[in-house]
Amino acid sequence: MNLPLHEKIRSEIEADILTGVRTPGSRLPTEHDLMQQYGCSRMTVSKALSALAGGGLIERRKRAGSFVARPKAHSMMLDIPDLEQEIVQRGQRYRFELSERTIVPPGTPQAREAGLAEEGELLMIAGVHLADDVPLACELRLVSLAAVPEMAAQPFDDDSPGAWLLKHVPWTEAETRIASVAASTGVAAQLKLSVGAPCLFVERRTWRGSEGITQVRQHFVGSAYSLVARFGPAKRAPGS
Amino acid sequence: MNLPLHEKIRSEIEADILTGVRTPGSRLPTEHDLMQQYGCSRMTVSKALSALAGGGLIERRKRAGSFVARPKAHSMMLDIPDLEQEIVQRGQRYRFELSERTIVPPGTPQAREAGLAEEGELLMIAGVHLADDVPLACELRLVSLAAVPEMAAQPFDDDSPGAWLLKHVPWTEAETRIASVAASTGVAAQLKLSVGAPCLFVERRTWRGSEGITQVRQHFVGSAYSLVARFGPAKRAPGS
DNA sequence: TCGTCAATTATGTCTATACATTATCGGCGA
DNA sequence: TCGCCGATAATGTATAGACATAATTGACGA
Repeated sequence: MNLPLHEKIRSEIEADILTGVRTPGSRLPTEHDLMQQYGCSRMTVSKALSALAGGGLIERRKRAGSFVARPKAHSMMLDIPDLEQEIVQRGQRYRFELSERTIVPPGTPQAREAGLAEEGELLMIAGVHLADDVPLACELRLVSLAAVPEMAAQPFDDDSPGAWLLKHVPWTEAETRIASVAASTGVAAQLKLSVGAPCLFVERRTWRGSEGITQVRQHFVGSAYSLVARFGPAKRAPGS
Repeated sequence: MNLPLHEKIRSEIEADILTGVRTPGSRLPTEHDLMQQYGCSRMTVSKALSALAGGGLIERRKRAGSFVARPKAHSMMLDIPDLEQEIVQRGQRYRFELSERTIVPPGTPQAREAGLAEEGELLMIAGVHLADDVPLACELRLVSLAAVPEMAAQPFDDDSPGAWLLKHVPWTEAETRIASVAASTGVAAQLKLSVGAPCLFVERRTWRGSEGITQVRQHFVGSAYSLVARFGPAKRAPGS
């Protein structure tokens, strides 16, 4: 491994922390010490320490020094894949079946609840995602036409509105709620399940700045779908 | 806002990307151009671009230049709350009720399935998390005693093993799978639900380096619990 | 026409230096 | 004893220059 020096310094200190050689709260050598230890300039050491600080492994305080961070309240990265991609990757055929497409006038309770634009019209789209013609998930989506006027012209007979939005509309904030619910009669009918069957329920809202773009509620067939979240060195095969 | 220059450059370019001024795949100005544009040295520009690359927003290629990255799958930050904290924060009383505590010898199918140490013994802990004495979730946990020998001495009559592990054992990698399942007879009994009721199922494994530490399977009462994932500067009050 | 190779160009790493910023420490005075 | 305050020691930011590295481009030759 021919790592650049700052990477080498970073990884050595990281290893010390992860293996417990350096314990949370303890102080690291100063940049000046490390610079002598590795025989390099302060900038190089600083780069290594900054990277560690960026990763949350250490905390740097002026005048005081650098300290191993205490284990934080942790969060993980949740991949939100495009359903079409995911299904195709499984070797199945993807299809989106549009079941409803309406314009919702502003001011209705439905529009208000979605937390989207108070003023403009909303486009409501309902449909089912099918893998080899078997329902995998159904969704009910509201899109602010004020934020995405082009949306009104899209047909979505076959293409999913989620994929289209992902490609064409940039967003800056999103929030996803994940729960487990029993299939209602409506959902059960769409997913060809029995009423009361467990469904993974995902509700997502996205914004650009403070402007709401879309809200979507999806019910996944519980037995056929799961989400995965990760923390740490991404996409590493277990055991390498 | 008195940001340092490299932060200012970073955030301006970031804004351009998020608002769609710079579209995925398009090329950014070269470091040399930006250096003239901002009237600073190349190191400063480079630092800003490196930060963006680290965040996955742009991709840098030697000789070719820097490009706005195409997002393959959106990832969001999933908060993994400590159940005790969460329940107390709701204004309820937290209790962990231990229902089983066994040493699992190495080599059993159970141990193998968990993907933990092949060699050492495992500690198996089962119990229920209660909020005001109402079951919220049940869990079945396996801990590698080779990785965490101190665990054997802990009682866990009242304290949850998850909270203890979080505080005392550092980890470097974790994977969480989230699904919706129907309550089995065993789970239903523990959670005081009817068989078949929807449960949010969470399975998490953690490692330190390549050494497996623990695996836990939790079933949450579907009607009482949900997870939230976020992207962006949010922390938005629902309805603001 | 097509493949090869070298020149070019943009990023990657590193140094030595300078000055800014800020929390801590220790001393001085009330 | 206590509080204020300046000296100090650490990190934070930035510069200008040097050389390394790698991929694209284009020119040259078969």
